[in-house]
Amino acid sequence: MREKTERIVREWGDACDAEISIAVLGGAWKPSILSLLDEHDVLRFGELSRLLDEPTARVLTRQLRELEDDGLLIRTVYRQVPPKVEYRLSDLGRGSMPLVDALTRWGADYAAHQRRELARLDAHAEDLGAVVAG
Amino acid sequence: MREKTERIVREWGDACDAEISIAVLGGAWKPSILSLLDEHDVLRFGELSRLLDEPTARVLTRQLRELEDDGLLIRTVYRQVPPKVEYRLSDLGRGSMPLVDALTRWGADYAAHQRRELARLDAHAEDLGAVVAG
DNA sequence: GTACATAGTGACCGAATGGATACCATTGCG
DNA sequence: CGCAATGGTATCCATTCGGTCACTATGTAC
Repeated sequence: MREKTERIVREWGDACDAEISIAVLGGAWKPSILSLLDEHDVLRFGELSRLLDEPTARVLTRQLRELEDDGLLIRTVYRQVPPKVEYRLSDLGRGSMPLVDALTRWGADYAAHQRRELARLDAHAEDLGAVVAG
Repeated sequence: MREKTERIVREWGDACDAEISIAVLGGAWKPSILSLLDEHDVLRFGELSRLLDEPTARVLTRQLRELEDDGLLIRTVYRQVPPKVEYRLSDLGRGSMPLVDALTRWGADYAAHQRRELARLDAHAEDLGAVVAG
């Protein structure tokens, strides 16, 4: 278990349960990684990297390690050359998918709502510009 | 709209919707603030501060401003002395409550699961200690 | 005139985080 | 021999974030 989560589990008795979820799921690429593994069952490091937008190996490695340390995915190393490493969801990881999907849906709805709002404000700004120009 | 969210809405066309949710809901105290406002309908700055674990005013102010800029809550200033400022959820904020509740439930389940796991490991470590001591 | 209550703001700090760049180990293949 | 393929690591950097401490504005009450 990575240090952060161990701290969470050992020290936070009760409060802020939502922030636990965010601490576990809230890293760069993490929701995408979980969704891809849910969809493809098992993926190698390079496959994951290509399916995401090619984050640097350093970053992808760190996210995968954290998800592994937090118990959401399982890493299998085949001792062969060239190396082969497979990633798949654990039960805990599969159990997080409804929440990941909920995050995705609300985020999409929120972005759509804000885009509409932004368009409205931009249109209004143009009106003002027209008035000023006229 | 605060800069971060404006960037999200203007630049991220499509990907990473889950990370949008996390960008909006993922600050310190934010889920708690939303839950409290959902429960109490309207709260003053000092009331919120006392219901939370008294974060410094600086921190609480920043979280509230971000939530306001992101459209989740409404801030009403009464021009009187001493000052009175009220916070309540917007429609967007109320719409986030199912997600906040889902985050809370999964986080609680996750923490419980990991606590059990930790206890199991600690017990095992004690067994090992006994063996070594014996 | 001075203390109090409320709702903040400004300057600053240390830790964590995403990311860029360079480098590495192994072994089969030509 | 030398190169490619895979799955990384080491080092460093800029930014962000939560948090601390000091400070403020102002009308009322004593």
